[in-house]
Amino acid sequence: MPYPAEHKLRTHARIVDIASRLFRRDGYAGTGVDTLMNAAGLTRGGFYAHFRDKTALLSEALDRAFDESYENLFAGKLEDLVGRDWLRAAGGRYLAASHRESPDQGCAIPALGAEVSRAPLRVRRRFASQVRRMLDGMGARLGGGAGGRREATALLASWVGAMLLARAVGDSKLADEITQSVREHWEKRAR
Amino acid sequence: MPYPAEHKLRTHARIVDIASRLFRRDGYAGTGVDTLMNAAGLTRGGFYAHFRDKTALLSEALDRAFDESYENLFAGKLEDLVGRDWLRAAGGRYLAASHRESPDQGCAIPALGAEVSRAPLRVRRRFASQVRRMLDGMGARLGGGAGGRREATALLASWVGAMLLARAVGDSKLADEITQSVREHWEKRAR
DNA sequence: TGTACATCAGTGAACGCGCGTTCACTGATGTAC
DNA sequence: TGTACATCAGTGAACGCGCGTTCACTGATGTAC
Repeated sequence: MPYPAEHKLRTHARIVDIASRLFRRDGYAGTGVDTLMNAAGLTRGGFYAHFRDKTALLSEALDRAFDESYENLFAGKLEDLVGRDWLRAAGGRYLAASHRESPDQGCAIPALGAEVSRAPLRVRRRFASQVRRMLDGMGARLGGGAGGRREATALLASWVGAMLLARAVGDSKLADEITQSVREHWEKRAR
Repeated sequence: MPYPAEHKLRTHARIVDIASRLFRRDGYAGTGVDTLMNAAGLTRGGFYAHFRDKTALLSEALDRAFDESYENLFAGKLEDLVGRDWLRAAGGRYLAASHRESPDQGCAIPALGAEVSRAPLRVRRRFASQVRRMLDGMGARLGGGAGGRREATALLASWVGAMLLARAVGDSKLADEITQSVREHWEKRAR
């Protein structure tokens, strides 16, 4: 057998990793297969040995981005926090100026949500299952049950909307006002 | 003078109107100048007698969409409502399934926010001033002052995020859960 | 240890197509006489 | 009322370019002997 099986897997993962970043930064439509493969140190033709088509890569790149978000909101220092403590810490990360300024390393939802809504059903379903996983995780930290889940949903929506707005306005003063208002809104909530 | 001045203005408005709908439905990158002009009953070449370039049309199409949103959230039956009454009525409209299913007639922020964040500064500035106008209007309905403004910002963020998520998941049950959770979240808030 | 070989990851030319933009022009219009 | 005219909104061919995808191929690899 030529090449260890691991070799192709590593190349595949490298393409997904690069795509995940470029899609978030420049949009799915804004990132060509050519650009993508060159950034991965390969040439355009090799793409189809790894993916059926460009939308298949979109699915994998989204998964990759959600894994990062999950890590960011639940792992490390946030591992053992719950309730208000977790909400404050996770919200601080999500609504940070650094997140606003680095969409390529950030949440896939504000960066790619609109393009996903216009993508094939297969992509949207996979996206939905990642959203469910995120809401499950957040709901558990917020006390679990229907109440926790509901609060998690409202929380995620306000984070996502704040980030989308903050990035679009292209005015860091207004952007700060937006993220700050959302932070304070949740800060005030009893729990 | 050939043609009354009004004639060109009407054509211009028709292009902006069509663009405003197609951009929201198919995305800015997903809508070609050719498609656009044909939809307006014209041919591609005429475009540049009306707009410097495609991004100039984006700015005007966004303005058009924001005018519709403004109308929808503040005029007609909502004209005289304030506080909780306005919040409930306006939220009901924004978070409606009909809004989710008709992005082409809906809010520009979830539909085009991510593309705006990658657009030239000129577009982002114009978008920002529309967001400010919207927040001013909402803040006034919510009691005015810094508190009203802050609440308006959190409210708009959660609406926008809910709509973005609901459209992207491609699963109407989950989409309903999302919009419903956000509605209930604000329903519970004292004011 | 050295050589012949089969595998297959990746190459790069080519495909048809649509993109945004330019420009010499056409032809419908209201006006002047 | 009828005709000649200037204006300019809109036409459509052409520009170079990048898109996603296909495919005959090349050449690096680990294996067999």
